[in-house]
Amino acid sequence: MATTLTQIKKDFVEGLSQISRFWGFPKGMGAIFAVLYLSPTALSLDEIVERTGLTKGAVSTEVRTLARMGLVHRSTKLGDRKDYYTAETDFYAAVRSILQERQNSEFDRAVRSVKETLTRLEENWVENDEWNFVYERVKALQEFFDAIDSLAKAVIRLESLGLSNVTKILSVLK
Amino acid sequence: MATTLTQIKKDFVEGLSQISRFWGFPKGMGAIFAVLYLSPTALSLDEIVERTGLTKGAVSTEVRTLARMGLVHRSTKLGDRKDYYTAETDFYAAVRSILQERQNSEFDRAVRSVKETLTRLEENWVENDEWNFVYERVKALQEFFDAIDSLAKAVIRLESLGLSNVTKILSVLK
DNA sequence: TTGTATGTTTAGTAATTACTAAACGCAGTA
DNA sequence: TACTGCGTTTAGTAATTACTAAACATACAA
Repeated sequence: MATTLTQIKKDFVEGLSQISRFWGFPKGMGAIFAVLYLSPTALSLDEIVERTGLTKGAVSTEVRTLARMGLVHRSTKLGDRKDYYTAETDFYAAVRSILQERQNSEFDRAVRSVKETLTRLEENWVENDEWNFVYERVKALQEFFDAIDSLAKAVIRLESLGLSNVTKILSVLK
Repeated sequence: MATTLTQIKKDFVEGLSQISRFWGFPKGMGAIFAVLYLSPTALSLDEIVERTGLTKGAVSTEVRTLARMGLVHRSTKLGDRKDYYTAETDFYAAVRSILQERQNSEFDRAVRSVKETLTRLEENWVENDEWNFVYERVKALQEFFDAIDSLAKAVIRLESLGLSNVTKILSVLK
């Protein structure tokens, strides 16, 4: 049996679902993105429902978080009450957008908690080996997070994290 | 009530548990790493059990995956049948190690699936707009993954992804 | 106003994942 | 040989997360 384009597309959607899960996102999200990514036209919520097999509720919420991450875009057509969605095709832009998203919310909060440990340590200073040890370790971790943070911020600032920039990085790392 | 060092340490463990979850790892893993990270001496499995409140089984398996990731190291003392664990303190080394870990297993498999879609498309070539469209899109995604892949590989190759390298990257991105 | 086409929220279920408790295996010791 | 001290595995449970089905809200149309 010849492999049809429809079949190939279905497998691709399946593949992206896996990748999605790997990055810690629900697999439905990957499926939604894949369906949009392979569609030459913008799709309505119900069309996404139809093509993914998910329910309207699920698609509604997940497409929203995809939009927040900058991986899909919502648009409307005049004289049509439906919302339409398209996939972002500039992945470098998407990466920046995701980093930005993470920058706020959870990640920052977590990183701040380390920084806070550090200041609490300073406020409760005692002259003994254990204190010194703990302090040095926490400080080292905090500095590491700071480095990550600067990197992320630098990437976010780039107008275009294109292939050229990636090659630049690669050459520097040689 | 004065904040005791013990309390601060406890909160730190809590914080790393959160961070662990954020990166998609079980929170117990973060706790185990944190406990080891704050200990000046290597800890036995039972000591970890005691300090994290997890059970032996959980610690046994999670400490193993931590070791596979290069975030902790297992050692033994002569004339002592226990295993002892210490935290890796060179986080850049740990990043490399984690990347390497991911390189194999899941991630690579997922990325390969995109590449496979591409070759299947080529094998089932048809001259029409839909085919062309799908092909271009899949190809673009595959190229993006390749870029990520080269980056990861470059990082892995570095003998030391120290602060100096991070600053180098930052300067290039300016 | 009521009806219809849309997206959202909610309450509950299914599936997955993290963890526990306890059995097990194995190496060394008596 | 049996016993002890350790790590591992396993079978089951708790907690979390992804998802469904259906009620709901809103805007527009008749």
